[in-house]
Amino acid sequence: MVVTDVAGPAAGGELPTGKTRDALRAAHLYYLQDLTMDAIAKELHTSRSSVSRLLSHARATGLVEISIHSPLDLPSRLEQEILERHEVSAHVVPVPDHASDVDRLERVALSAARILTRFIDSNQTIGVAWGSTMSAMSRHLAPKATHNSEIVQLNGAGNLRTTGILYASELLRRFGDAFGARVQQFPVPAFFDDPATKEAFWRERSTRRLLDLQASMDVAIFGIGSPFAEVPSHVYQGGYLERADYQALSRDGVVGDVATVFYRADGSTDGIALNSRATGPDFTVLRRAPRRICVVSGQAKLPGLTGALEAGLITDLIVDEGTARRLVERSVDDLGSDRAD
Amino acid sequence: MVVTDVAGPAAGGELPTGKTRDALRAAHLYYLQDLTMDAIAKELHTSRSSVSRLLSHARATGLVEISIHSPLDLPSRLEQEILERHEVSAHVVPVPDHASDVDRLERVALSAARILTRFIDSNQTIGVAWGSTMSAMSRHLAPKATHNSEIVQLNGAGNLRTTGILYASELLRRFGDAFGARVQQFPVPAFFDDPATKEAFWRERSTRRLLDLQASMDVAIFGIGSPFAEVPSHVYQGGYLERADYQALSRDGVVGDVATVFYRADGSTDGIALNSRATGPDFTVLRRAPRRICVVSGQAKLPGLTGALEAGLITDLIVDEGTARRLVERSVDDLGSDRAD
DNA sequence: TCTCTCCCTGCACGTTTGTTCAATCGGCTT
DNA sequence: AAGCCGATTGAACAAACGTGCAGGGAGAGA
Repeated sequence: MVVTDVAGPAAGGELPTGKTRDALRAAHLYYLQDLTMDAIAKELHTSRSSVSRLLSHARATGLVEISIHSPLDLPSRLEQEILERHEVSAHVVPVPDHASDVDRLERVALSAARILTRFIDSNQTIGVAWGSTMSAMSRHLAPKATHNSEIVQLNGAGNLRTTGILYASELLRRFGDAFGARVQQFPVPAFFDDPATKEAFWRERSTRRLLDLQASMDVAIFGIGSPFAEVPSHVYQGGYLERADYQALSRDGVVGDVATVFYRADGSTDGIALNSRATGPDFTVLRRAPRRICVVSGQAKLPGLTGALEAGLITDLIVDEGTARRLVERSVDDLGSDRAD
Repeated sequence: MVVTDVAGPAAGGELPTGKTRDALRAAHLYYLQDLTMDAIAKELHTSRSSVSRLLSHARATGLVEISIHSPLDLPSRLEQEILERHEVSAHVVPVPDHASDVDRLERVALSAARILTRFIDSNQTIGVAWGSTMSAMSRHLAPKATHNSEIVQLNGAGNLRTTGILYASELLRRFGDAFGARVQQFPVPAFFDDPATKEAFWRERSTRRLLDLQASMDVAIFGIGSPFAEVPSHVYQGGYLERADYQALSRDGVVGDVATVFYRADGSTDGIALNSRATGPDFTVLRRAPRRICVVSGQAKLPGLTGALEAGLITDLIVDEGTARRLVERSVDDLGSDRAD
């Protein structure tokens, strides 16, 4: 790949004739002045096709940002109710009820990736978990230029079969690329075999450095793991957990996990043995991040989602319409017994 | 015109089936999920044409906002230089050099209207001048919902032939409509005949109320008047000034006006007689507004623009490319003698 | 109840836009 | 200097889109 942009062949040259410059100008003419691509082609002395490509480039690289604001007086009733009941700012993604789970995930991830843009800024530490939701999201991120931001892996991804590095690092790299941020990997297994090993490891200075970063996150982004759903999450298929682990989780009444840390329906984590071997951040650490974005798709994750809400892990929720609807209906049923169980 | 939206026929009904809701959903599916209009039509159980119209509606009413960010590392060199030389944040509007003045004005106004959106917010007092530039702009404003904002007319518009009310009020109304803001008119002539009348009027309580509003503006928006350009500004054609006035302006070395307050090339206003009869805000008042947006198109306004810059009237400049280029070239010539004259 | 009017709908057409393909350009190697 | 390779271009085609138009439905007024 040859550098043909940013400063052009000769930095400091007279005519900074970069592709990005043209794209910027085309975007201005197209989106701000409503010219047709044909007209723009003439102004730029090129063909209409090239203008079409320039505009694609402009959108793909985040030069153009398209955002949607619901008028403040009518946020979708679902979002309104979720806000009232859970004190969480919700973004409901419209998806037809009959969509397949795969479609649904894909579309929520696409929307989430676009929405995410507005939360990302310069000089931020951004914690990122992994899993099928995050992976889908990473493939659709709308780039946004930032300075001095940092992507931090929230939990290890190694398992019995692979180091998980390829998978997780690819995912993180996409986040890093999209926002021009440095990437801090966390090269540990998802679960240690022995809690003692984890503790030892946690005392290592290189590990501490990463944990410190996690503790000072500005934004955390994660999905919800649902170990007992009919379609188990990625984490539960890849050889991360053994049969005995499942039984233990079941006994403990676990309904889900965030970054491989497990919790019950009431949001509690105490006494869940597996957590002492998990590598994700303790919820007290996670909750330090002022913004905690959770992306959820599919009703199978509903129990996990409500648990995470109970645990106060979420400040911003991106969720598909069907699941949001169930969430609200369910909350209605619970009214009064809300804090009782 | 019948109200068919916002709350629907029966406020509090079960299915808030408003046009805006559909538009919002369509916009989400189109811009956030990249569905084709055809696909959206199916999801919404309507025809593709209707979706096209819904999306138009969404854009026209500001539900969808499209903005363009130049990557921070390469702002157009022009904008960069203007920032350095004048401490003004510039937005250069690309316009081909061979465009007619009418085209140029129209295109700058269109871009300016779109760019303006990001400066407007709730709970603001927004001062608006008038003139051909502002008028063109008013016809293209991208709506944005705000609460409790207020549009304040900066200067009177009456003249010897009309009260100017139709013209100016239409202009202000468009601003008010676009941002859902109250409109405060200023029903006085552009220039009083007698300074004493103005002073008397200025003591009226109803006038004071308006002047107080002006003094607490958050944003001011104005063009530049250029009395001696070959194509004089609106103000100078409509019977506002008499021959003797022109001669006086010429004698005083006036290069332009902002909201009918005149100034010289160095930005000074002292001793310009006409100002004592003018109804626009004194520059000391104007400069109190933290954001002062100036929209300029056409090189004829260059002297006026440099004067306004000298006077420190501008914090944000929206200007066509050709004029921006001249501005920078001119500043280069002046280097060293910058503060000397 | 009927009618008038206005707005909304879907169709059909013309325009605008995205994408494929072959040709060309420019840099780098041999 | 010739040749290779990947990136970029414009033409042609196909898909997606905007809009004028006629038909239909809901509400206001007679």
